Amino acid sequence: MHEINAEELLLKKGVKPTPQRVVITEYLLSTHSHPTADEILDEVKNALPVSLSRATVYNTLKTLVEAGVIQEVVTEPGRSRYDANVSDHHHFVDTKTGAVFDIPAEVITPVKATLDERYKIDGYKVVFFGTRQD
Amino acid sequence: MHEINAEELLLKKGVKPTPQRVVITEYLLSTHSHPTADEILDEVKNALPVSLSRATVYNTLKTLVEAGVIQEVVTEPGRSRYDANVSDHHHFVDTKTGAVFDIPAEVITPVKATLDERYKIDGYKVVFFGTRQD
DNA sequence: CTCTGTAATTAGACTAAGTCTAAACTTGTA
DNA sequence: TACAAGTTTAGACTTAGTCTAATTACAGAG
Ligand SMILES: [Mn+2]
Ligand SMILES: [Mn+2]
Ligand SMILES: [Zn+2]
Ligand SMILES: [Zn+2]
Repeated sequence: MHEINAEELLLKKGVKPTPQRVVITEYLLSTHSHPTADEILDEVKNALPVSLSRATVYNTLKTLVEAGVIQEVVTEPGRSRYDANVSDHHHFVDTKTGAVFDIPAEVITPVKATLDERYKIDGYKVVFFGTRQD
Repeated sequence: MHEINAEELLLKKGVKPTPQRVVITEYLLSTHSHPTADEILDEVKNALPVSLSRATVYNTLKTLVEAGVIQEVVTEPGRSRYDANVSDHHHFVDTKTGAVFDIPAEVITPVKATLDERYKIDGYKVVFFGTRQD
């Protein structure tokens, strides 16, 4: 097993690996918490030597989403969350704590919709709601 | 077939049918467009004799959601949509136009997830993305 | 090695969605 | 008619996100 390297990943996806982009990507690769932009800003700014502005966090998240390095996840009104897991998967929201967990596509039954021919489905997202122990 | 009456519906759900609540409910019952709070405000304020403030729109939407008269629908970052269809259903987002369509629960295969026993699923929502003709 | 153009970062102004507050209005009941 | 409780209101406020204009970083050319 080899570590995922943020810088290599950015290069592979055609994104110039600036220090700010690298630390944001490293942070997202290191967590499964689906953090918001504000959480990313707090975490990366306080923990790392590089300077980081709010505008750069938003610019970087947009750049990373467009390059396919991360994905935006919307589970609740008001703010987006970000996820370095770009494999085909869905989400589980613990309605007590707000925590968001990954649900691999393989562990759910594929969703088939019988819609009239006007609809052309490109994809779908499933969000589960419930509670999780621990 | 008998018309759905907003005032009766509110009474049945235990919500005092004030003029503002009635017109907002009538508007939501009359459309399938899944409008945002701002769209509701514009539409109801311009088309109806009753006065209506922004705070009342938000207050009323919260009241109606809590009473089960309507549901909040989150399909995109940034704003919520509201839906007088409270039957068990899912949504289809036309990624070209942004329009949101209802998908009855019966026309999709039920989603079964095989998760470890820590997860207790209370429900799920499916959002389809694609395009729709017309 | 320096020059120079382009891309990236920045602070902070700005916007848009939503919340809150305190005062005024409405309504059901006594 | 008087009151209390509930509702509506304008507008201040908050928060997430965008935009702008200035600065900084840096790769390639000379
Ligand atoms: Mn913060
Ligand atoms: Mn408007
Ligand atoms: Zn995820
Ligand atoms: Zn709907």
